[in-house]
Amino acid sequence: MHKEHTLTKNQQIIFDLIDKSPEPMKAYSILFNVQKKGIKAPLQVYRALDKLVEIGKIHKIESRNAFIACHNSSCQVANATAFSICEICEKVTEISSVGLSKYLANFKDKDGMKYSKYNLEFFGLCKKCTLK
Amino acid sequence: MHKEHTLTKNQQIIFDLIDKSPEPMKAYSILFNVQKKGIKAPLQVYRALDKLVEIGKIHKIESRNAFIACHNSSCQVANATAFSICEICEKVTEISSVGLSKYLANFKDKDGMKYSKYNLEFFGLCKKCTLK
DNA sequence: TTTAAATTGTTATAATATAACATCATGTAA
DNA sequence: TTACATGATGTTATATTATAACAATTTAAA
Ligand SMILES: [Zn+2]
Ligand SMILES: [Zn+2]
Ligand SMILES: [Zn+2]
Ligand SMILES: [Zn+2]
Repeated sequence: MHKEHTLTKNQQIIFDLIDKSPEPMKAYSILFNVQKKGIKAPLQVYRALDKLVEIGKIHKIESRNAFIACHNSSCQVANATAFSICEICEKVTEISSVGLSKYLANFKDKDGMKYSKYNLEFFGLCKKCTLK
Repeated sequence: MHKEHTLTKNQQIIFDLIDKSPEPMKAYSILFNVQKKGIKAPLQVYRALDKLVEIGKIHKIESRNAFIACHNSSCQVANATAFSICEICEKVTEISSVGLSKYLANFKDKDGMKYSKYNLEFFGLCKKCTLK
């Protein structure tokens, strides 16, 4: 479960926008959409994004340079994330699988190294795009 | 195993550079390093990088916007990649684990969707940095 | 209340990546 | 061999993503 953080004004504006969006949002698209609320510069957006990622309210989809709200109580403060990405329509879904997160949290490499954090992105076709 | 491709001149120059590098290389650092060999523009670099990624000779480390040569015969043409990344020294290692790749290749989400491709990035401290 | 830490606002700039178009090389089919 | 398709190259310009630097303000502890 996420620790509760009181979001600041900018953070709240930007989180609300991302949270309402059905698809991941890019930083400059966010900027465009919040300019009427007084957020005028890229840095204001990036600072809010950094914080929101840090506290686990949103995640960055690295392969797309885009941000999505977290709807998964099991990804502890952004330390363990998994997504499926449709290569046609670009729909992104956060994967919530106890089996997967357990497997990855316990994964040790050859040297016995254990990792504190991971990000996994699966690519394929979503249901809708498979039928086409 | 990788299908053999005959690399073109630019592709070969850029692959050789990345292959020799002990750490992932960024596009503009590559550009700087190959300018004396006649590759002068970003596009020439990005085109070679795209092709090398496509045929599986190199991989992109998405969280770092950097490129590393593949030394793992089991990642079929860039479709299934896993890396460990040290958050202090930024050392990146390609993970070669039959167990992990089998697990991920067979992973199905809630909807029974199977994925054709994935990229996994683990973060933590490498051996050297753990001892410090 | 004082003081440190976090957040904000602002301008400028750095770093990463692609568009558009002309040319050249290579292989394949008529 | 010629004609054609395909892929690779060269080049200029531009789009997209992200951070540096610094001043001012707000917030929350000590
Ligand atoms: Zn999440
Ligand atoms: Zn789709
Ligand atoms: Zn590989
Ligand atoms: Zn390290």
